[in-house]
Amino acid sequence: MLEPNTLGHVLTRSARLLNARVVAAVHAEGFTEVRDSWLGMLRHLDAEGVRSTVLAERLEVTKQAAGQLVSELERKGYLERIPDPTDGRAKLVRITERGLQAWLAGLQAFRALETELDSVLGAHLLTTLRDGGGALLAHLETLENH
Amino acid sequence: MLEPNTLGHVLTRSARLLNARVVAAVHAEGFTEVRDSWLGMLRHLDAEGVRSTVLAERLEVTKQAAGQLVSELERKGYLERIPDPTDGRAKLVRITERGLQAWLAGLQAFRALETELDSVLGAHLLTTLRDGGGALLAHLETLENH
DNA sequence: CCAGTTGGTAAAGGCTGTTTACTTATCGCG
DNA sequence: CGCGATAAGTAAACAGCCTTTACCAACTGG
Repeated sequence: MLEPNTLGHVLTRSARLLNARVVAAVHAEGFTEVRDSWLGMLRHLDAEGVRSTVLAERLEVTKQAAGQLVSELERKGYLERIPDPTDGRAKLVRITERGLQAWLAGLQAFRALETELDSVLGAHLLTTLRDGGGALLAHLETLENH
Repeated sequence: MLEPNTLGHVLTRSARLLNARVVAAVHAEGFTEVRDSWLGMLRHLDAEGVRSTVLAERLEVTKQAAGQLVSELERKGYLERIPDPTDGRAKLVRITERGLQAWLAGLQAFRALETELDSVLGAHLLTTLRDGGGALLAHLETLENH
């Protein structure tokens, strides 16, 4: 009815398919437990380790939510928690070797998808979407902060 | 770490903010029960009524999920179910007057946001995003069907 | 030193969806 | 016509991911 919020729909749906495709590729590499939500988490890790509170901020969820996700990934062997030498309360979340392999598989799958899309849709389209989407996002975020 | 699937991130996040903004505006108009997920449902209604199975297909969820959402919207008075005269098993889902008002409020809010974004980011950007995203989506969907 | 802040965990529950398992009505066809 | 296959819908359980509320333990600044 009454042509609708198509922009939101298009964005939501293509993002979902994009992620689903990457995850499927990672599954095919043998990491069958990986789920969509992990991508968001792994994006924010680094080699030195990150506190889960920082992850929570970056993901914009509560620290409990971040902690739950980290615990699950830890159980599955993709992450590990080590004590933070500079603060007795804190722990640093680090990616394991297995986690790194899965991440690399996903990265590779994304690159491949990217090249394929570029060749089919034109090399400029993905760049345009990324940059345009970035600009849109930036403005929407300033709106959020009143 | 290792620059990541930023495209997926940008798309997901801007879509979320976009919808959140529309929903907030609808709340401000007095329809405080409206939630994000309703937008997806309302987009697929028409005046004659639609079967919930059809809604499920369009939303790409199970018929149970569609049925649950319809039931909730029915309880809140935004939708109604009437028997389908052409099939004794089926019911037609129709929007009520109240539902229509809420929808129009959302539509208006979206139009306003659109004009604002156009004036800030340039009139071409939203069009580019919608069209480019549409092209991307179309291709991703052909990939899904092997 | 101690009041306040910060890092983190625990438990319960909300929201949106899925899976599994039906019931009932319609349709195609021998 | 009758009957098996299919389609519309409901019901119940539970998964995934997040939140709120409530804590504890360690750090920090005055």
